[in-house]
Amino acid sequence: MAETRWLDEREMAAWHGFLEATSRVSRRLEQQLKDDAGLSHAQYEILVRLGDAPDGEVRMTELAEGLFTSKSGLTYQVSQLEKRGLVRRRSCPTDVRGVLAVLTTEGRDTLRSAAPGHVAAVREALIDVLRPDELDVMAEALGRVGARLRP
Amino acid sequence: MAETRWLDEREMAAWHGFLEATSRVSRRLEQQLKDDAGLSHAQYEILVRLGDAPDGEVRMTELAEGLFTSKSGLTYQVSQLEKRGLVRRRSCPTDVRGVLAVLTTEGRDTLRSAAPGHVAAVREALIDVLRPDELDVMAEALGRVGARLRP
DNA sequence: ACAAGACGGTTCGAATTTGAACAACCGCGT
DNA sequence: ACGCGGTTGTTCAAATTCGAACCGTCTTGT
Repeated sequence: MAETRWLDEREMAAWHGFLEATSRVSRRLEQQLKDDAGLSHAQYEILVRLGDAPDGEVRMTELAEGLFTSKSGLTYQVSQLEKRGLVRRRSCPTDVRGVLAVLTTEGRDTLRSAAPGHVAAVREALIDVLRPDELDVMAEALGRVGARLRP
Repeated sequence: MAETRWLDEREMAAWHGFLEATSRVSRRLEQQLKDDAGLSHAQYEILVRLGDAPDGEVRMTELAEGLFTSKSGLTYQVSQLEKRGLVRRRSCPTDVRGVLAVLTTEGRDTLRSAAPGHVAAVREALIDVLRPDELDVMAEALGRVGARLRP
């Protein structure tokens, strides 16, 4: 096996920066959403996807893919949201196996009221910290990184 | 309250890229370490910190800070590592309350054998996917992001 | 039409994470 | 010397996460 190519100083800085940034940003947003809207980030993202979809309904599997979470994790979170009345389950008309998660009126209201605070937090933690040129590099480069690891 | 400044397309791309990249990279490395070395990423990072420290020992609190994890989370992971004999606990000489986590010989061996594979995975998932100029931007920008959220 | 395999979603158990509560201890200021 | 706020690390319960196993259903090849 080939000699290990260790990380040089710049690479190490990027890697460590990535680790710290992801950890802190994630924790920060998690907390903001929990405090302001009583939602986990995962739950908020589910609501967003449903809110963007026609009729506010999306297949479970499709949701799981977009959310970078496991199927069972999604089942759990949707159940939580269902308990709170923010989401409803409906069986899929074209596939008996399928299940559609549907945004309820209350869910849409919750989303609407949570969104501004969340966007503000995202800006404060990440977006507004970056210069425009950095923003572009980030979108390009991280987009590539994520895409390469897609299943 | 001011009008919400929503994210424009570029900002959204950066934010989404960030979310997907962090999620996929994290999952990928978690899996690689678990498969190849039987360690979680958190555990691996603990070993690394201890390996870099003089005498291979570090105070619990200091470890927790560097690891972006909660105190209780660290207690748990160190206990796990202790069960496997990779780490030992030693009470701090200068502070009765304090506890030092100490890397055992076996821990050091495990770290040594896990490191090459992990570095390779980090390269494959992130570092080698970035051009040199992107790498620099990433280090700079994400470093700033992380630092701003430091307690 | 039919068998084989892929798919969709849930359930289960195990592992992990978090914050709050706790008990013991440090050290500064008086 | 003393008291009091701040630290240190652990424990606890609750929430979350994951993967593997599972069952019913779709779909593809023949």
